[in-house]
Amino acid sequence: MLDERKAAILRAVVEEYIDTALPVGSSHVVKSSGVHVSSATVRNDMATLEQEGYLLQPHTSAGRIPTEKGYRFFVDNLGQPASLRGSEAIQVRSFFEQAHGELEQMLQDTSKLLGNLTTYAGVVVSPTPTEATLRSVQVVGITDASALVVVVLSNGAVEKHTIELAQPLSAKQIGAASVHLAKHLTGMARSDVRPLPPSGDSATDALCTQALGSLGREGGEEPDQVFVGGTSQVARAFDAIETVREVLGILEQQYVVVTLLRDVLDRGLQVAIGTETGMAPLAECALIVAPYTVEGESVGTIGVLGPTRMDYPQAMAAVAVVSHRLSQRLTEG
Amino acid sequence: MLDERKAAILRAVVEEYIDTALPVGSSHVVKSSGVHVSSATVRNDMATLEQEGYLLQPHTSAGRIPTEKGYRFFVDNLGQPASLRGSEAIQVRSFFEQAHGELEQMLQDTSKLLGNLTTYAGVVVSPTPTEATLRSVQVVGITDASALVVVVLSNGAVEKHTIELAQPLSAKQIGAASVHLAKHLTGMARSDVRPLPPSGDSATDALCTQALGSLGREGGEEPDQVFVGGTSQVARAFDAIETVREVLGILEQQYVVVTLLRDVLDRGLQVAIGTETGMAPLAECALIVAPYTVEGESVGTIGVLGPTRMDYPQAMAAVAVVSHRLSQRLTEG
DNA sequence: CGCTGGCACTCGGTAGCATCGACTGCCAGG
DNA sequence: CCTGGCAGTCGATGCTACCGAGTGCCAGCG
Repeated sequence: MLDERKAAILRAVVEEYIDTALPVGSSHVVKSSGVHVSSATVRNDMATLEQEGYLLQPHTSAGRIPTEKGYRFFVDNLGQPASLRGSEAIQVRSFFEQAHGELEQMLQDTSKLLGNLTTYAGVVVSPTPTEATLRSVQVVGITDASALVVVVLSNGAVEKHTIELAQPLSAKQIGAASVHLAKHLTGMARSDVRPLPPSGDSATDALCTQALGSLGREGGEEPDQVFVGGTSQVARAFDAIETVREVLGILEQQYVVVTLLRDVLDRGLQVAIGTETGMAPLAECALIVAPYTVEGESVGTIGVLGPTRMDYPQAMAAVAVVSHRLSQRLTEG
Repeated sequence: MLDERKAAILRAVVEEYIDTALPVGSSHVVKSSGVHVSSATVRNDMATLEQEGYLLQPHTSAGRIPTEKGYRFFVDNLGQPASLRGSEAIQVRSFFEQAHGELEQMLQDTSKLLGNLTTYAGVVVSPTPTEATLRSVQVVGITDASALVVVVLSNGAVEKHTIELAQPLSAKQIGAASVHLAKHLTGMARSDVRPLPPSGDSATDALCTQALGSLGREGGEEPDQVFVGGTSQVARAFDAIETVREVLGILEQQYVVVTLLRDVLDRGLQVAIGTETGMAPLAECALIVAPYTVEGESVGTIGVLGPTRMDYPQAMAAVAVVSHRLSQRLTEG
């Protein structure tokens, strides 16, 4: 553990480095840290901090910059929780007041909101389909060879699944299947869905089986959607263009992003710094995550991806507020 | 108009510059253009080409680079239509063979495909709701205070609209409205929708009116969705980080992108180069667009956004092929 | 008349070099 | 244990000289 003065020095270095992206020298620390000792003393402490792995020198005769361990200590012990600046709080409030319509559109916009609030990239992973009950099941013929199974869930989500018809069916036959399905499925949870009792008509039964199949299959396998907002911020946050490319490359891979966020959350982290993300190309990035909930149950994740020298307190505040508001919004419908 | 040799020189400059991003000198042209004259002659011609606005010199004693006008001439008169490289053709084919499921997911993936094929950013604007007829209309209660109008169109699209209920309604009442709506609307085009004849029950009628309202309103006002793929390519394509930021910033604004593509297409252009895009921040970009169709009718747009020094023939081929395949895929369902 | 070889000239980019200054580490003394 | 002082390091900055790719122009040739 660090004694008080070293902690104060570390904090000063981290804060100043976050601010300026320039290595921080002992004299700057004296000016800004509130520790009233000479720069020589600070130098000694900084040397110790370096030995212990909290700081490093890009080269002799330069100031110090924080290491991952340094950021980690800062986040865990030194970052005084920030709250949003007024204008940002307003931005959040008005966003959720006028948020409307399609869930997906809203999540997309939420990712942009996160991007705007933090000047880093905002990420939103769509809710995993909750164990909602089926409110309505319907089959609608589209062409001779295809039909659509439309399912409405109690949480307001609408699913559609295309199924191929082996042979053309009359409107009446499709209607019969639709009714049959609705009768037996309405009100059930998806996981409780069982094969239907025979209806007496073989074409109807075949169609019902197909519909059930699509329901069970897609419900499980459908990948979570990911929305990324503020990609241009990434270009702003890093100045090495190579890094920008890599980070953007990662953000394009939906599956990777989902895994990443989930993984971090599963490890019980709120913040993953550099290699803690588990992804080599993100060595210079930090990730802040938070789950959001519907009726108290965690259903999805939001996050912010920025440089390791991101403004942690501010970004953490933004993520916390947005996840909270989003949960509220989704819960109350 | 340019005489044959000047055209050949211009082509050589454009092609080489696209390849290397370096100003092209007269001796390079001699080596690569196939015109068998001395470099001095080429120099004279290049001076002329510069006077006429096809080329420019970044500074005295440097080679020439194409101007917008130069690119334009190249695209209109010199670019021999390319076809995709074998591996790319395969990529496209296998993509559309295994394309499945949700329209939106597919369009998203299509934008990525375009990005991969061209190494620039791929853009897809979702189909404007075609004048499909209504296949099914259904009202499903979600909570006491809200219900969902689910509409299936003949093209397989599913729309949902949330409506707020003034007061709780029984399942029976909602069912009645649902049936009433279905009876009168099924088979109609959206634009033909008229107020319904009274059903005899005032609650039912109120609900129907609301449902109709949501249908008409959202159908018109819903903004087109935009999918952008390959943003990391943007970071690859430009080396000025400032440009990267600007371009990414533009690509984030869905509305701007839709307008941009539509605008270019409306002007009858296939390619918009630099200021032809009409957007100042895209001065260093070129945009290739193509509509895609469903049953012969143009319903949406795809495009590729890259640097002005993009490989036009190749990118145009990619856009053409993808738009063609996409149209096919959407038409056959 | 158009093309060419030759030539003087331009100017961005690179390498070498001295300087500057922001740092550090260390030490001797309070 | 802290501090002022001091020598030393090393990137950044600015200067100069030089190189070379590339130009424009011109006189001469077919």
